[in-house]
Amino acid sequence: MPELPEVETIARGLRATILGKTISSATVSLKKMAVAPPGLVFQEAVLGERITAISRRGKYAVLELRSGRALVISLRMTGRLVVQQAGDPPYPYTYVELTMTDKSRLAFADVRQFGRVRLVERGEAWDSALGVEPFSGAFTPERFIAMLSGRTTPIKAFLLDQRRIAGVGNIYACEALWEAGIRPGTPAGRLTKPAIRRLHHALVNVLERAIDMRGSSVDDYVDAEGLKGGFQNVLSVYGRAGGKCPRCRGEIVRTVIAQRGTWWCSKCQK
DNA sequence: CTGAGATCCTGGGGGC
DNA sequence: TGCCCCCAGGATCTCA
Repeated sequence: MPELPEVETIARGLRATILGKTISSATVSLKKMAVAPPGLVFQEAVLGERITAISRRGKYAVLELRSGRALVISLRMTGRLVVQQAGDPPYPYTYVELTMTDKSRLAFADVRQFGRVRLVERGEAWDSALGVEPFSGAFTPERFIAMLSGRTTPIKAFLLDQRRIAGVGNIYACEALWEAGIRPGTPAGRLTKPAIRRLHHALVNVLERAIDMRGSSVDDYVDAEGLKGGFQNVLSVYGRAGGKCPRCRGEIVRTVIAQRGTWWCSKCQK
């Protein structure tokens, strides 16, 4: 599932390929996947728009448009954003496609149809419910300590809550907790300050390393060129139930927290 | 405000 | 081998 490192990799890829291009036509073959402001038809509203900037916020890719509007794209679990050149065959499961004036195409594909591309108005506070960016100066160890204070929810569930920290999903929550040596079910407010500092460091560190390796292709993820990432090859615990912990050789177990599969070392994560 | 549960989908894995 | 069943999972919404 695309999380922060995967979406960051996609955004960088899109920047290299479609930044500055102009949309000459748009096709929507599954209506619910393309959302426009009231009174606007998505396919019509984006015509003639130039893509002036490309960024990422949490797990969302953001294409800023000349008019001040923006396309905000959520890939959910199986969504893909792939750039194709003139003559390339249709990308499988493409439900929204933007063709540029140079005939290159941005395909938004999603087998499970959970992804969304949303056209938002200039200045619209579309991300007001999203929490702090892990790489921003606002995400300090002290801030993290304050955020966790008094919380009864399992630390794993807290990390997945996009209203608190934006961009962390199941893979990197599991990996960061392993790196910090913390049991995923621990109530957030019970963590010691040293443990929170370790987790803060582990989170930023694992996200950075994953970006360096162009993300994890555990399930369906591919980047803007349709290529897989490399971080799935160096995961310590995620998806490795029954395997041995790379740090202590303890057994890696799978439990369910907040309705999600959770992998951790039963020996060295306290 | 917080947390829990339902919902949306379909490919593919498991069971027989 | 082939067929059927059922589940994973992020964000959003509802409800307590």
